[in-house]
Formats: sequence, C-alpha cells, structure tokens
Amino acid sequence: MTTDSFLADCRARLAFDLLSNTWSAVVLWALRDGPGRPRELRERIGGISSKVLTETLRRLQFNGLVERHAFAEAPPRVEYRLTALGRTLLVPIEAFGAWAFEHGDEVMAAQDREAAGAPRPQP
Amino acid sequence: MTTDSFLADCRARLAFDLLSNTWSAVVLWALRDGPGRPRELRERIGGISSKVLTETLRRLQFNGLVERHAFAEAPPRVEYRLTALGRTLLVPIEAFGAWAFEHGDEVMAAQDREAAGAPRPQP
DNA sequence: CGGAATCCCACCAGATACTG
DNA sequence: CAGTATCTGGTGGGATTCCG
Repeated sequence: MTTDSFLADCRARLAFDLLSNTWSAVVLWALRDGPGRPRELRERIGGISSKVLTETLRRLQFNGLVERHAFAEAPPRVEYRLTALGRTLLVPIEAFGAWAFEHGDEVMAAQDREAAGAPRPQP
Repeated sequence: MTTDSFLADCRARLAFDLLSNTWSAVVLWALRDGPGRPRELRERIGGISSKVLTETLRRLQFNGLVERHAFAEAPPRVEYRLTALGRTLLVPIEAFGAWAFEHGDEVMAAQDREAAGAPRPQP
C-alpha cells in the first residue's frame, strides 16, 4: 500500500465499484439506523423509483452488504437490513460525507471559477 | 448530520459525484506522490487511454482538485498536480482503499455464495 | 507528446404498466 | 405493497485517427 498501485490494483478498486452505482451509497446510508421496508426506504431517501431501489438492493445483497427478509404474511412484508460487512462500510462512507460537508463550498467555488474562465461540462 | 438526510442531501452526495467516474479516484491517487505528465500518469495507472485520462483530468480540474501547468517549450510539456483541496480528498479515498484491503475477501466470498444460490448480475 | 475529434457500444436509471 | 417487464434516453469510456 506504499506502492503506486494502491488504487490501480483490482483489490483496492473494489470498494469504488461497489458504490459506483448512483444510489448504492445512499441506500446503505438509509439503512444505517436500522432495518427498513422498501416503502419506508423510499421515503427516507427521496427521489428514487421503486424499480431502481429494488435493483440497488439486489446488488447490495449480491455483494453481501445487505440482507433481505421476506415474511409470509397476509399483506406481503419485506425488510432489508445491513449485514455486519455492510455496517463496516458505513465508516468510509461517512468519511466522504464529512469531507463533502467540510469542503463542499470550495468545490462549488472552484466550479464557478472554472466555469467563468472556460465553459466545461460537469461531473 | 445526525439526520437521515446525511447522504440524500445534495451536499453530502457531492463527494460521491466527484468520484463517480471510473478513473477519478485512481487518477487522484496516482498524483499523490507528486506532479506528473500525462504519459507518466498513464504508466503509473495502467489500462487507461489517453482520451479518458485527459477527460478525467479536465473534470478534476473543473472541480478544483487538480491543477494543469503547460510549459512553453520545444517539446510540449504539460504537468498535472494536486491542489490543496485535492490533497484533502486523499484521506477519505485512502479510507476506502483500506476497507477494500480489509474486507475484499468477504465481498468476494459473498458474491460466490449469492451466485451459487441464484445467478445474478454483478455490480 | 499532448490532446481534440469521431465513431461506437454498453450500461444505468427513469417512466410506465402489469402481476401476485 | 413488493416486485417485474419493457422501452427509452443519456452518458461514460474504449478504439482509432488526426492536428499543433
């Protein structure tokens, strides 16, 4: 990890690939306070469609970050919750969130500065 | 930040959007030991095309994470380096890399487990 | 050598409608 | 209410080529 392949390395890029989807990190974060049903998660998150939420949860489940529990009840009930592994990922995610809160203004200022100089596409 | 909008919040998602591109984090990391010319960066990174490297650097520059220095010399020379802001982002990036090294095996094991149960697409 | 221009493909995610 | 099916547009990024 003192080498320059720290990130180019397949292994190190894994974490980024896990969260490369638009909603993966958001959904993980929405589950941090406890299990949730799809409907509830959509309310916690806001702006995510049923389909995309399901897809995202499936991916997270596939990667062992989330567990799905289906209850055989009269009105169908499903619950998602973080696995132990998924919970460990909250730490680096939070680090990013903290960074954004701390440096978000600087980024937006830089964007304005650059946009003023030469119009460029956005991330 | 104690609310549930920590990540759903535009502000907090900023960091993820900054690195949502495949190569952004890798390029930032490649610059952590010092400035580099495009050719050199491509060698440090491996597997990135000239076009994509340029695009990535332009985006990073637009967001104030990277500076571009062009020298008016006989053989054209260009150098990229991290800004102070870009350097601060290395910390959370490293946190992700560390996570990947620590938990990568668990993820791959989970993938195998899930794949065995019901074939699913990958992230 | 740096990088801009083209062409092209694959994938993500949104909208909508339907099933159990 | 949970989840699926289908169609669609936008875009990221790979390969190639040409210009200063």
